[in-house]
Parts: sequence; structure tokens; C-alpha cells
Amino acid sequence: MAVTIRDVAKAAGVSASTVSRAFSNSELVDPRTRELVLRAAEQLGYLPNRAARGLITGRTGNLGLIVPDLANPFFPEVVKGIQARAREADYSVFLSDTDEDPSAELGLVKALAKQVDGIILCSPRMSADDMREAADCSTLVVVNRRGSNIPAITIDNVDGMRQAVAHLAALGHRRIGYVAGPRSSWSNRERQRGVRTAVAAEDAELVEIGNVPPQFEGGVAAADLVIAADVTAVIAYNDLIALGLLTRLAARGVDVPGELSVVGIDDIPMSAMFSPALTTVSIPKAQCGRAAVELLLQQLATPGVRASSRREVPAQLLVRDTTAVALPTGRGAH
Amino acid sequence: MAVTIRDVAKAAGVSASTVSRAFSNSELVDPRTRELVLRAAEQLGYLPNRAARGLITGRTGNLGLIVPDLANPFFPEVVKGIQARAREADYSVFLSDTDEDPSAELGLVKALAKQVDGIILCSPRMSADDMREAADCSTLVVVNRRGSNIPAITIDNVDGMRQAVAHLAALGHRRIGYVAGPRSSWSNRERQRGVRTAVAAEDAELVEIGNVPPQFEGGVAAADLVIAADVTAVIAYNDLIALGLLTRLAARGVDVPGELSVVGIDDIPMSAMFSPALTTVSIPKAQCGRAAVELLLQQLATPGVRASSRREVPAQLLVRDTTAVALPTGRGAH
DNA sequence: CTGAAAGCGCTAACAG
DNA sequence: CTGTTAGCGCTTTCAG
Repeated sequence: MAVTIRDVAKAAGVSASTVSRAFSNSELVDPRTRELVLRAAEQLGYLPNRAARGLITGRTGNLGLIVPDLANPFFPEVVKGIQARAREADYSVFLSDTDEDPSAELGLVKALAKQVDGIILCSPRMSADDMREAADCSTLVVVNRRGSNIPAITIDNVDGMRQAVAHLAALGHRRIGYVAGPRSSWSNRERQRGVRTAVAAEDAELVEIGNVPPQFEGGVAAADLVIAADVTAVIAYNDLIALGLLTRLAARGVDVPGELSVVGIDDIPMSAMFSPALTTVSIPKAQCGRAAVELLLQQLATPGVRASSRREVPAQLLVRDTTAVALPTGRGAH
Repeated sequence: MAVTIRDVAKAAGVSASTVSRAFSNSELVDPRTRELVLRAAEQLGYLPNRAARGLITGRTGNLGLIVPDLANPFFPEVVKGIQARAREADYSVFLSDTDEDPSAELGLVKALAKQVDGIILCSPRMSADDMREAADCSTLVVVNRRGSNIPAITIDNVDGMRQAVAHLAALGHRRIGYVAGPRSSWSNRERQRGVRTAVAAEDAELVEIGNVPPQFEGGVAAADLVIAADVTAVIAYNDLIALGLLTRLAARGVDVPGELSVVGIDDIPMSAMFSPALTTVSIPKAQCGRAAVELLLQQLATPGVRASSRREVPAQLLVRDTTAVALPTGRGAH
């Protein structure tokens, strides 16, 4: 069997409690004894058993993470951020992928609750009621959604949209399209709101298109609608949709950005590799992840939702190749 | 505090052990008593504490997963497969991302070992010595690497390369390039070996280019070498490299597939979205993940490495738009 | 500063 | 079939 605290105690010639103290309340033990213990532990290759510790302290040193779909290129970056920050704080992370099934989320929270100190919910799709129930099971932090009085990390979508629209307006676009994502998505509602405000502020015209699924295919499907909408620029709910748009637009012979400017949101790696490279509103994904862990840690230390339990990270427009000056004469025939 | 086995016992009017049995050795308890217990548990919202159970059984019901880089689009799919299969078997999974740091791998294995029943190592970059040491810490299954006598899931790279080369040869290509990935990568060595064999079998000529990092940028960098190599077709170590190749080739004015055919390996989602869509050797990524869990479960049940502890999954050529008949006259000037 | 004792939530003999 | 007893590895009073 593995080497236990008792083996170390024996080897160091002290009691088990001393070994325990040497590993946690380092101040309560004589530095020389401590050194002795640590050396013995090292020698025997002792590593504390977290499960046993958790049993008594009530803290597991684990943290749960639930994402809708790891295959969506947005999430891996967030997960990496969470991972990295969690490791720094000496936490391990349990990962669960719901495969975009909102009804699986609550069950996973409940299953995880016993094994973790807190759970990070990424872009949860569950109902507000389920959210509340989930919050009763464990300490929660939610990313990319707000409501139910749960500590949250969100993106400043409104400002992101403002930047995108200002950019397009500065290029002379007066009639702008927005391809909407899923109706149930909190982010989509925020982005839609942001676009409306920004377009109004620029005194331009907005054409709303969609909703479409937040996938490449959604963009492909929306492209013909965009062409028919007779706009000179279009903002898509996310990069995947924008890329689908670009692909279908090329097939239809529409020149981007010559005839039509396209802006995405997210800045997934693929966007930079595409040609033309996609102009997009970049989201600091890893930073969202780190911030989520930060919030969770803080929540664990001093529970209670307060102003500081919400954190909004900025979005940043990245101008690449799919946006250009609007043709004064409008687009040609296709 | 949470509801314990004792609370349930009291509520059901039985002893703690009976509750315990009702939840595990369901056959050793009277069906009626069992029903009683389960109902009481349900009522109180009881969920067994896995940590406590693990303490005594020695089995945690957890499994560790270490990947080099979740942002590499190859891994999320594998992770999803692992996740899905693990959940079916009622296992939770600890995820760790090493950020491509080989020296972090062994440490993570050791840290994880105490909390899990077994660990899946995805494409580990560590040395063979470290592998052996890791194997002493925990039950291991490795994906995408072979050696050190550890149960492994691998891809039939050699046959994949055979398919790719046969396809190109059938199209009339006689001089084929291979852009090599990292020298330290087991997969790269396998693929290289496969290409050599296949090209020889087709009586064609092979030009080896690289090694380059397995990233988009690696492909961008390799493109000029490929042009200079004067081949009519090129196979890249992975899709990311192939995509970088495509991008730089377009910038250099080389028509794909008109002047040069390109084949990737992996079939990452991006490959299908690119234009032209990339011909690639597809790897059943989720299936690799599932198979890895399968192997681990089997290993946990009956330890010992034997013939059945290795499983090789097939690769499958996907012909898309980047491969075409070689011009009989060779390529034009660039 | 250190040891002895009790117990976290659960399971595994061992008797009934 | 079921209850009692003894711990799993660790932390934490409580006395020294």
C-alpha cells in the first residue's frame, strides 16, 4: 500500500499529529522537527492523501468544471485558464462536458458537489430555477451568464459591440446586419442589445438576421439571408458563424471585404488562419478562466454574494482583413 | 452539514451497514428493506460520499487525464470521448493540461496518483524513463505512443499513410513530399516510417522536409521549402501544418490542387471549413478516447499487460479538395 | 511545542 | 438477511 502519515512518523521518530502539523500548520511545530519530518517524508515518497484530509476538514482541494461542449473552440482556452489558475492554488479540477444537453447540467452539479469545494459553470444553458437549485448544492461561479444572484464572470459584450459598430461606421457603413445566435443564449441577448444601442448611437440602420445555431453551418445558412438583406456590413454572433458566412459568401461570389464587410466575435484560433483573416471582437478567454477561479477561491474564503462577486472582462476589437470602406455606390449585382 | 449514511439509517429504521449494502451489494439485502432505504435516501437527498468510500475500498471512482495542450484541436475530441465513456462507467475525470511542458508530466502523474484509480496519458512527451516511473505510481494507459510496456491506444499511422500515398500515386504523383513534425513525437516517427514504406511500394520518390513545430506557423514556414522541393504533392505531419502550408502557398500564388496537392492528417474540424477543403487522413478521436477508458477499466479489473492491452484504431483517408491529378508537365513557374 | 485520543463517512469482516 | 465492531488516512481538540 501507499506510504502513510504513520510511516513518516515512525521514520522521523515523532507522532502522527506532528507530521500532520508539519504539513499544514507549519508554524505550530519546531522548525527542526519540521525539517526532520519533511526529510523523512521526502525519503519515503510520502504524499498526503487528499481524500482522507477532505473527510475531516470538509475541503477537498478539488473544483468542478462544467462546459457545454469542449469541441467548441471557445472553451478549451477558458478551460486552460481555469486549469492553470487552479493548479497555482493547488486545486485539481474535475471536468465534465454536457454535450450541449442543458438537462444534464443540474445532475452533473449534484454528482460533483460532494467531491469538490466549488463548481465553475461555463456558459450554462440550464433554466434559472435549475441554477438556483444548483447553487444550493455547492459554491458556484458562472462564466458567461448573469442572474440568479450567483457570482459571475462576464464579458463586456456591449462595449465590444460598440467597438465593432464604431469601426464599421467609421468606414462609412450605414446599414449593418447582425446575425443572431441561439435565442436561449444570454451572450446573444447581450450582444444583440449592444449592437442595437451602438447602431442607434451611430445613427445607422440595423438589420437583424437569424437566429441561427452558433456553428459554422449556421453561418453558411445565414449567408444568403445576409446577401438578401442588402447590408454593406454584418456582425455575427460568433466567429464560427462568421467563418461559415465567409465560406458561403465566397461561393456566392461576394467579395469580402470589397462588397461586404464581416465582423465576428470570440477570436477563436481559426479566425486568424482563415483567408481573408477575420476581423473580430476578441475575448480574453484564458483570463475569463483565471478570473473565474479567482472568484471561486474568494467565495470559498468568505462566502456571500456582493458587488465584488461579479467581474466583467473587456472585449477588444481586432481589425484584420474582412472589413473595409463601404463602397459609396453600394454593392454590385451578384 | 450534508446528509450521511447514518441519517438515512435512522430514517429507515435500519443500521448504517444496511444502508451501505443497499447502495452497493444490492443482492445481499432484502428487496423490501432495500426499497425502504432507497426511499429514505431519496427523501433526505442522500448521496454517497465517494471520498469516504474510497478511503476504505482503495478505489476512488476517479480517473486522471493528462493532455499536452487542450488548445490543440486534436485533443478536445479525444477528451470528449474519454469523458463520455468515463461517465458511463460512473467515473469522474480529473483533467490536467501540461501546456506542452514535458517536464511537468511526471509531477502531475504523481500528484494525481493518490486521487485516482488510473491515469490516461494523451500523447505524452516525457522520456521513457519517466514513463516507467509514472507507471509505478498508478495504473496507466497511454494514447498515441507505444513503449515502456504500458497499455496503449494507438492509431494505425502506417496504414493511414499507405492510403494517402496510394491516393496520390493513383492520381499520378511520382514525387511526393513529407513535412515532418517534432522529432520527439512518436506519431511523427510512425508517420514518417509509413510514408517511406508506402512511397517505396508505389515506386515513387520521397522528399522529406522539416522538422517543423506541429502548428499552423510550422506549415507557413515549411511552404517555401515545399515549393523549392519541386514535388507535385505533399503530406503534412498534421492538419494544422497542412493548413499553414495552404495559406502560405496561396500567398505565393501556388494553385492547390492545380499545381500542388496537399494532404493532412487528423481531420480537425477546421480542415473541412477551409477553402479549399483539406484532404486528410481522419483519426477517430473520440473513439480513441473511449477505447482508452475501456482499456483502463479492463486494466483496473485484471491488471497485467498482455496482448489485449494494446489497441490500434484505424485511420481513414478523407478525400476533399486539396488533391488532384498531377499535371503531366509539372508545375508552372511561380 | 508535542503526543494521545476521537472521529470525519463509509465499508468489511464477523457474528447473530 | 442484518447489526456490531473496527478501522481506511488524516486532522483536531485536549492534555501535558
